[in-house]
Amino acid sequence: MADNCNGGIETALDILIGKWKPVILFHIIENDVLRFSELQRLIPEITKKMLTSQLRELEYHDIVHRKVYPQVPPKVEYSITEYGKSLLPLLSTMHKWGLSHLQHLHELYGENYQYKEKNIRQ
Amino acid sequence: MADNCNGGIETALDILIGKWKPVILFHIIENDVLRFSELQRLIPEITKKMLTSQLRELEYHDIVHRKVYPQVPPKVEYSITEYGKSLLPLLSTMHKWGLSHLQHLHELYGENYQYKEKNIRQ
DNA sequence: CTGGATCCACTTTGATACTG
DNA sequence: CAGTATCAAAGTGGATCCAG
Repeated sequence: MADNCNGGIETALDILIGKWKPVILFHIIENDVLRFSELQRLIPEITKKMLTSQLRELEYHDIVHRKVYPQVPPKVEYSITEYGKSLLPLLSTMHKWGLSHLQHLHELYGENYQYKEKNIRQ
Repeated sequence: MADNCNGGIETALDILIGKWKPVILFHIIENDVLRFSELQRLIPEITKKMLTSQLRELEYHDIVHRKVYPQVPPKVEYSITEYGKSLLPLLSTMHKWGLSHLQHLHELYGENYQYKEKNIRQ
């Protein structure tokens, strides 16, 4: 019972973890539907490999829909599934909390807080 | 502007990412205050190293408070900070969504969905 | 155009032993 | 008791090339 309590959180994390998932989701949400190449253009730093794998995971979780047009050259469109929209409030909550937390970190540490510092000495 | 939109989510993720952070938080929340050794007992699989580093990160983000009793043998107590409590609604939302998502995955894939499978073939 | 496959660098986690 | 230090293993992301 106590253990299950975490399962929930980790399941949710699972979907957002991965260097590019939030960014990808953000763009798809913004544009309703995007082609593979359009996502590449919007996120220039991402490699095809990562874009593919992250999209596959989102698709597996039924968050993103992948529509393939059987034509040459290939055309594939990605969009948020109906079910995937149930994730939006959570994303929004995380987004708001995250931004206010950035503010909090700024108040605590000033300009030079270690955004990604793992080895913190006291 | 569009980029900032992600900053928020990634900041929030940052705090929960790490193999043990959700479990640790869960136990501290449940018990109000826990000693280092008590956390070890509650999460037997975790190593001291990981427990230490994850607690340090949570402390750096002002989510967890570390109270040291200057005595021998040492005694250290961990608890959620006042500010850290602002994270609880988010945790709760994630927890609920995550559990219902597990249900959804079960409906989609039956007993044998690949909880952590990264390489999905269609 | 939309990927898949391979190889490599970097990061995160784990095992174990030691310390104030 | 509450950690550190060190080394090894595993996981993750990136570069590059290939394919239908």
